[in-house]
Amino acid sequence: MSNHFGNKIRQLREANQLLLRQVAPILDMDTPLLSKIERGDRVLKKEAIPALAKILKTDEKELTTLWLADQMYNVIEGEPLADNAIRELTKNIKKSK
Amino acid sequence: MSNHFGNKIRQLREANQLLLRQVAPILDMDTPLLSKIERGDRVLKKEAIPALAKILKTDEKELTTLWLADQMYNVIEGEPLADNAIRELTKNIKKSK
DNA sequence: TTATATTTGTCAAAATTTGGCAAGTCAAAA
DNA sequence: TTTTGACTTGCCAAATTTTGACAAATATAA
Repeated sequence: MSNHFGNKIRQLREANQLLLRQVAPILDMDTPLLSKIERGDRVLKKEAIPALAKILKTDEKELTTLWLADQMYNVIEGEPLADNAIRELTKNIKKSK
Repeated sequence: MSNHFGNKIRQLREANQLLLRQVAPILDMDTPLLSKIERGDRVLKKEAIPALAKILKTDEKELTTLWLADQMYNVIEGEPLADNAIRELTKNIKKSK
């Protein structure tokens, strides 16, 4: 599991001196769930990113980027052809623009 | 929707002069399902790729690469931050090696 | 110990995915 | 114009996965 997103939001939460129990309710969830999200065994609902960015006083775009990268990583995790797949994806993305 | 995988296998199937109804049973599915897979509204089970590559006389690795790229594409489809996410992913992948 | 913070296990409910069937379209042959 | 064959679409129920909560466990510090 990758979890750059979870690591980042934990780091930010601590930097802001916030407790799980303070942040969780704002995201409409209980403390254990947020803990799992930070540790990477649950996925934060994408729609919750803006609210989270605000609480953590950070850039929503950065969090979204990390979130997306983690989701893509889940697809290729452990795949010998991961690199090829990323190259292929890059190729396709460029074409679609 | 991306569907490079589906396009590819359709192209290969036609090049091999095979009908949906000939290929589907080998993959243990019915004709409509394979049709949907080729058109990209269903996902082929990853485990079926080797058998499919064999039928279509093509490289399993290439099909797998396309399949993975499509799955990643699903994650970032329509995302303004798609490019950033890919860069982030690339960065992370490199680190993990 | 007690108190507070975080983590883990487990479960049921919700949501998504899956696969098949029946019926539909379409084009070419009869 | 009917029939045939290939493919497609819509829809459903079953299977699988994801989700969120709660209770209990662990950890850390006072």
